[in-house]
Amino acid sequence: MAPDKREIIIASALKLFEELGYHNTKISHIVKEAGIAQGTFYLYFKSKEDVFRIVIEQCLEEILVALSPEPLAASGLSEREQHYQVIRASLVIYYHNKPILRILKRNGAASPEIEDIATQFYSKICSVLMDLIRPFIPHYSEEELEAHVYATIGMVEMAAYQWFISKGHGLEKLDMLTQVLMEINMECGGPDGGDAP
Amino acid sequence: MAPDKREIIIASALKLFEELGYHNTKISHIVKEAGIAQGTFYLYFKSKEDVFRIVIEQCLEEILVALSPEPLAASGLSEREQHYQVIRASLVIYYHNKPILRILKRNGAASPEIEDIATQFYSKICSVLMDLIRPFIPHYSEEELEAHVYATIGMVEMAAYQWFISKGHGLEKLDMLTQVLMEINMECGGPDGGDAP
Amino acid sequence: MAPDKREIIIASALKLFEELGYHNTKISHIVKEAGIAQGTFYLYFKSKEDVFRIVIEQCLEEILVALSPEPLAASGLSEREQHYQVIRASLVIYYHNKPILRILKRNGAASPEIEDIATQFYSKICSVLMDLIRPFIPHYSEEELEAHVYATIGMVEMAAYQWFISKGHGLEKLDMLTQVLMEINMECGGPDGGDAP
Amino acid sequence: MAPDKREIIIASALKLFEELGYHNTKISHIVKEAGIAQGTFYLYFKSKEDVFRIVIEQCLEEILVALSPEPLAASGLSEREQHYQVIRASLVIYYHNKPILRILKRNGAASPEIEDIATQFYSKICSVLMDLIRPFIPHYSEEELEAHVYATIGMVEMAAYQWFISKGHGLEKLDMLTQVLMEINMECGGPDGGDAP
DNA sequence: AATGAATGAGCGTTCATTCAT
DNA sequence: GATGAATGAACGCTCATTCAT
Repeated sequence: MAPDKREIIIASALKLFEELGYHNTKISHIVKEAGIAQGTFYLYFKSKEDVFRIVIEQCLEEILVALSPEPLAASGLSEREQHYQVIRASLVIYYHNKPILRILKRNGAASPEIEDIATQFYSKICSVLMDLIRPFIPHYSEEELEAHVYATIGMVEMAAYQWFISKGHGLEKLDMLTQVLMEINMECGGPDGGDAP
Repeated sequence: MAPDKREIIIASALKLFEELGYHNTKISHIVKEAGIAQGTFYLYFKSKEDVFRIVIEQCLEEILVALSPEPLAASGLSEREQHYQVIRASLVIYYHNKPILRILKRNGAASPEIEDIATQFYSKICSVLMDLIRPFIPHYSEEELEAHVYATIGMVEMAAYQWFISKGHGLEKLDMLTQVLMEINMECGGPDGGDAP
Repeated sequence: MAPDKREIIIASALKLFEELGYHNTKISHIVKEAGIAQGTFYLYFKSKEDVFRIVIEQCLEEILVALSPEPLAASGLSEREQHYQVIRASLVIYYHNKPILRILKRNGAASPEIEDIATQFYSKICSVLMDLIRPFIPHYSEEELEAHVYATIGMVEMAAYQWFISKGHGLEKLDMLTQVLMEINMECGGPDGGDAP
Repeated sequence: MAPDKREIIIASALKLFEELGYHNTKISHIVKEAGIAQGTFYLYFKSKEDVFRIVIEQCLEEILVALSPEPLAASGLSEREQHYQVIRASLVIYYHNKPILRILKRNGAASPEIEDIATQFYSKICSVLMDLIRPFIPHYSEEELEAHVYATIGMVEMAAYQWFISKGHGLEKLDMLTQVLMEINMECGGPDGGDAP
């Protein structure tokens, strides 16, 4: 069964936004890639920004779905093992959603509306992760917890970008990469509650 | 001595790229901000992309300069304290270079050339940090070390963006933030060599 | 019997042309108003201009019909009373054909073809009125008579537009309005054959 | 001395709006007529509607200026002679502003903004004429006076359009035409206060 | 060096019209 | 007859870049 035109356009747009960025992707490129006429695009989307928003939202939704129902807390694993699983799973998610990684890099905030979408996405993902992690570090204030989560997201995101995209690796050494991320900051002596000097 | 016109243009462009992003910043905005005529711009830069590249390079250079001569390795501090200092210093650097943080977020890769610059920048900064960190984790392969460093950069960058820009904080709680970053992954038991399950 | 589709389209088009003008009325509006599919329109009309022409012609035809069989000449009324009746009847006709007034105002000459239709209409209406009025002013040349008639049409049309459309009045003060139109130029001394100075 | 570019554009636009109407006049026509590049147009005008508004306003202003300082009331002429002069002068004004007559016919209300301009124009011109005519017919209510004035405007406008544009006449028979307009309604017996039957 | 008016290629978008079903 | 998805030419407008002064 042929995918419907709307899906074809979304796929074409995704590919081009990823490859060229929002501003360098012209409607003429998208319709050529999709094999349709210029006007046909506007039967399915209000504007260029409209497809972009929809493409982004769809990608982010996939990430949220992949991340959300993580039944780790009830899995009987040790805290450390749970943490390991969260990071590993996140890397796999980014691997399977490489386009969104590229798009986030290529289009920081192509337009104010787009910036809102990204902000909301991070906000949601942060909230999910805060709930997941809170039990592990009950002594953190909400503010500290949020900072912690954002920093973790940044860590995983950058590592995934570097590993899967810049270096072009696959999932072969996934456990090694996860292990490295687990050991961030740990090489220097472990949780001795080291105070700021 | 009055700053010469070239510097004025760079400053104007930096301000506007930060505020509006590359594609929303028009030459007409830059020259108005700089108080010069439209044509004058082209006496100093060969194109819009040219000035963007130069602005980016200048910002990244400042970060490299601020980061490079960190004589931490020879400071007699404990490993942990050195690590703390590196992270803290990096946060301060980002605080003082908020524009570059914003620009990196707003203009992922405005054009292929720009993407190269960012790649090269991360490459350099990574190399500097690898040298700094290598002694602490001599058992890491170069590949692992590189992944480690990129992940750390991602962590600090995201934390800085969230803290200084999204939340608009200043340096008041810098030590708290540094402490949070230090404890990433540590809350769950420390370096017990935990293998992947 | 339900009106056939052609009539429905004409009615929809009339309504929209009146409301929005020719250029702001899109085929998509007309078919939505008519409750038919886009393609169906072209089974009944060969183009947008075609339907406009037909709408206009139909309106003008109604006016001609309403005006033509005015059996005033044979009614035994005084000349003055006949004149009064002609003007009054014309105002009533315009009142009942407000759409055409609006369309004439909104679409002076949407296209060259349309302009011809309007010209022909005025030509016909002029000819009808010339026959009606000629007996009253037998000393007029044909050229003078034509000028007289056109001027009268302009007078009635503008008064009707102003009164019924801009001001939104109904027929309540119809006699007052007719009276005012009757007295145009009369306030200053009547038919003394006043020569040009 | 060459007229400046803005004036050239206005002249070109006036000519084309008159000839083709607002919607059929494309920016590409205007710039070709003016002998400038497409982009140059936008140095002088914000948009197509902007030039149209300015062209219209300029024409209407000329008419108002020509009409306003009519020092008839103080001229020592008889009422009838004054009336004659007002009509004659109006015809001459329309003769010298034929373009506006054509544009008014061709672009009833090309857009809502344009409609406002026309409405305001008629409102102003009406007000000027009401002041001029009020002394002649002191027994009229303001409402009657306004209707009277609008009807007169319609009469003169239509006559001018027919005579100068459709028929292409010049001013040769101006006095004859004025005379005809003066006698509208008069042929039938004069101001005998004839009531509606 | 400095200007700023002028350029024109190229964009996103619209919409009257067509045609396979 | 009826449909409505598809078309693509054409539009108004933008803006990086040029060049005569």
